[in-house]
Amino acid sequence: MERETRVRFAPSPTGYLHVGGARTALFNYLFARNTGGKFILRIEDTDLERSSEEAMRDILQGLRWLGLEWDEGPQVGGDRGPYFQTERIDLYTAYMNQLEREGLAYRCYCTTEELSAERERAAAEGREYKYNEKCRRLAPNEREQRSRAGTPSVLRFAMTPGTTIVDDMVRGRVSFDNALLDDFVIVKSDGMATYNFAVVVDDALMGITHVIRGEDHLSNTPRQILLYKALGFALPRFAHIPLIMGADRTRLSKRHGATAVTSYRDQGILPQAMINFLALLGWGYGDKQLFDMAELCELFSIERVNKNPAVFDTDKLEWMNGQYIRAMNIDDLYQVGFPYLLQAGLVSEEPDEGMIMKCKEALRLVQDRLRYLSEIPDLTVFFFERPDGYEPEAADKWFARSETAIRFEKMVSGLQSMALFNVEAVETLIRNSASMEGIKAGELIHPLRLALTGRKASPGIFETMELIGRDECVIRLQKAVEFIREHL
RNA sequence: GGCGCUGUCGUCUAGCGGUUAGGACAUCGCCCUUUCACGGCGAAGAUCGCGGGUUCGAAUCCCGCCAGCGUCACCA
Repeated sequence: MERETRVRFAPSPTGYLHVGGARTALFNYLFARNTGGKFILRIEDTDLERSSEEAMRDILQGLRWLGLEWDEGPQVGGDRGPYFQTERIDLYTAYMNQLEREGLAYRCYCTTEELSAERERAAAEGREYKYNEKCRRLAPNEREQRSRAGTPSVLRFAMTPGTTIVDDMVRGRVSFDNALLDDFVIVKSDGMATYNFAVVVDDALMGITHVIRGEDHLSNTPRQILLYKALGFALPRFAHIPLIMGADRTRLSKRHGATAVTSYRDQGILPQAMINFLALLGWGYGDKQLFDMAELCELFSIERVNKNPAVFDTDKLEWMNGQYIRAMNIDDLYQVGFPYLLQAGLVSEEPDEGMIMKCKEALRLVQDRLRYLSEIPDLTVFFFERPDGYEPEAADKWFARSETAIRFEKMVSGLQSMALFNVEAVETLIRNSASMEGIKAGELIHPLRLALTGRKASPGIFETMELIGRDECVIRLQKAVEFIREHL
């Protein structure tokens, strides 16, 4: 029996959850579910300067919204914690002492000023900068003296010659010459472990079997492998997934538009659409495009992850979101759509039964037209409010003749004398009046739509009229008559 | 610049020595239709980054080049 797979998503809470991070989290999650393993969330909050509580909340919320529930981590616990790096300092200390004791790492007393001066010199001479290993060659008594004097220091890893191979699940075997890696810092002068050191200790202690992360970490991997070996830890498998880029093929950033998961949520992207879209950025399964979470969990595999970076193109996301919106039943659509109606002030916080029915009916009528939930208010206002004007180009076209006003007046009396006011009856009335006038139905319908909705486009006019209601239709027609006469 | 990764329609991709290089989004056209959408049908769009090989045959294998990206911190 194979050991249970354990993967992790390890964000640093220095900003909101962005789509790239969400995609990394998703791949980890899918791998865990596919292999019956565990998905762990660990917070890399060692950068006290930039970490914030707010960013943490955004990340956790974002993951939850996407349905990427973690098995171990903040808020859920687990027996391989703590899950915040700032609470794991004692662990790092123990291992850094071990490395120093074994001579695999050494204290370096060089100051930041010395180092940056050295760096500048290297740059000026067009030379490759690499730490000069000055402190590695410190005489024992000198070392002893500085240590006793309490001179500030960092701990550096003592690089050994050779070649380090990263056997990557998506990229294959990638080799690095250790000579190009220098004696990197593993403990900062404030005693905190650096990223490369902390990540190794944490992944090893948490029993992480597969490290699935962005390709930007590939060049860090040889250092980490060397650390695993120095610490006597078993190596996990690595899988470096391609980066997500903007339309200009540079790494996706804010200037490419929205990158925050929450901003897509707020625009009314459904989490299942976001998941589906993200999954297809770097992974695919034949010609199939639409996958729900259960299918993704079942079908996902690292072998099908491709190597080339993908451009984040929201056209497909929008289409997908439309697909998911159309697949919803009305009650669910109401659940997710209500907040948008509320925010637009079209409904009150606690609508009565009748209003709920009206909302649902309105949603039913616009369901096929939606790509974002945030489009709901604009597409449905006129069901809730009398239009406060008419689209000018449409008005020029349909409200330019006096016959229209006369026809509207006839329509008003027609509506008032109807026994039953419903879709069928309204349609019959309108088609009959059109043929009695000797015009095509469309010639009546277009002005009618404009009068009732203020728009040149709307859901089917008969359904629209039924939902607006007879009395309100009459009022709006009368208003239109006034408008036409005033503007002739 | 060093090191590393990547390179098939505008975009996401299928392809793993023999295909008219397939699909999806987007685009365009037609149909449906009272409008806008949805839906259906169809079109256009890739000399597979470029150049050499290997082979009867290469997008697929090999080499070189070019381009893009990533990374080179006491940041993660």
